[in-house]
Amino acid sequence: MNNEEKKMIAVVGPTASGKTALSICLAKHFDGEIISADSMQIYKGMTVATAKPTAQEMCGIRHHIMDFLDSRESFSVSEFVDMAFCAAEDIFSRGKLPILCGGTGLYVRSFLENIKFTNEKTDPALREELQKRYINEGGEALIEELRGFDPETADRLLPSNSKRIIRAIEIYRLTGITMSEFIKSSKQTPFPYSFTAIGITYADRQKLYDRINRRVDIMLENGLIEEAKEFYSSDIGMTASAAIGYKELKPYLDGAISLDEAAENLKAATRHYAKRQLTWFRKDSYINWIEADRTDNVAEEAIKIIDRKDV
RNA sequence: GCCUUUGUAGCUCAGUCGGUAGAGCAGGGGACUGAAAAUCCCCGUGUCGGUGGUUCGAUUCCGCCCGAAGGCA
Repeated sequence: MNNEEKKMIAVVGPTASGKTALSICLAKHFDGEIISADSMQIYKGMTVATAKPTAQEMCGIRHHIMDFLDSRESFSVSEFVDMAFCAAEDIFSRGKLPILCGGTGLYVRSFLENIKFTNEKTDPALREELQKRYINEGGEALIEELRGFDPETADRLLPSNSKRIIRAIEIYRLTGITMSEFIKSSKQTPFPYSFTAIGITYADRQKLYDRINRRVDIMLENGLIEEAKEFYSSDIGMTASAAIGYKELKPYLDGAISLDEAAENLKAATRHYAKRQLTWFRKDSYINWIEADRTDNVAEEAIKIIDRKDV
């Protein structure tokens, strides 16, 4: 089978939009397997908070890049892209259809646009040093330093955005090439397979927010608090520490706020996240959007779109 | 029934010694190339409870009415 003949599906959208259910439906219908594109579902133990599907919900469909990493380990896009290609090839080799499903925009786009990352990894010590300098000297100073070798990136970054400034300096120190050069060289080869992307959205944003609010309540009923206690009882890695669900519950666990307040904060954080995801995916012109609140059967609609593209 | 406090943005509240008002939260838009569920940027007109009066001019002062909270009976 040539690469051009290799076809796959992508399911994207904001949190709580119904991606998981749709991807499992599609996997059943097209004899597929799922490649999760979710920066938090990769972790073992983080089950309720990340709304991982249960074994029953998976209906025997194989899920890749999910539930495999210890929460002490950090993870990054570049590892994700490598793993996603491995998983896709593995699925093709068994004659099945890969279905990419997830809400981590950076992961989805980096994979579907076949972004090539350099071999050099990150340098935690260097980041820490730059982080200290950011605090002591301020963003302006670091941007001026960046301007010395990469004026293009320096121009587009704001002093307040410490993460981006630090990474832009780090990549140059580590590889000798600048961020802007790196971005140009990362897009040399097109994505090797053909794909159809389905995006789930809601014509009425409030409908999505209602689903989010309800889901948080359900998570709380399903043991999110116990999971959070467990989470904080051991060391936490950098990536996992950013998960929505635990950090909002932390003040409650510490006795600083009531459970109601913590639940409200958690709902708000999730809503904000969903909004950012929508901003991210709206930009990707290849997505075929389905408005879940205006569609009787989302899966049927998705299958129609996929069949049409296949002809 | 009387007294006191109070009524300003979806919510919590500032404020205007009289020249039609602004914060936080919520909400909206955007950026994004190795921590991305992260990080960062932009967006505030609302009969200032209603109605009369004083005034060149009232959300601001005064009267009355309505609502809320507390107190006294």
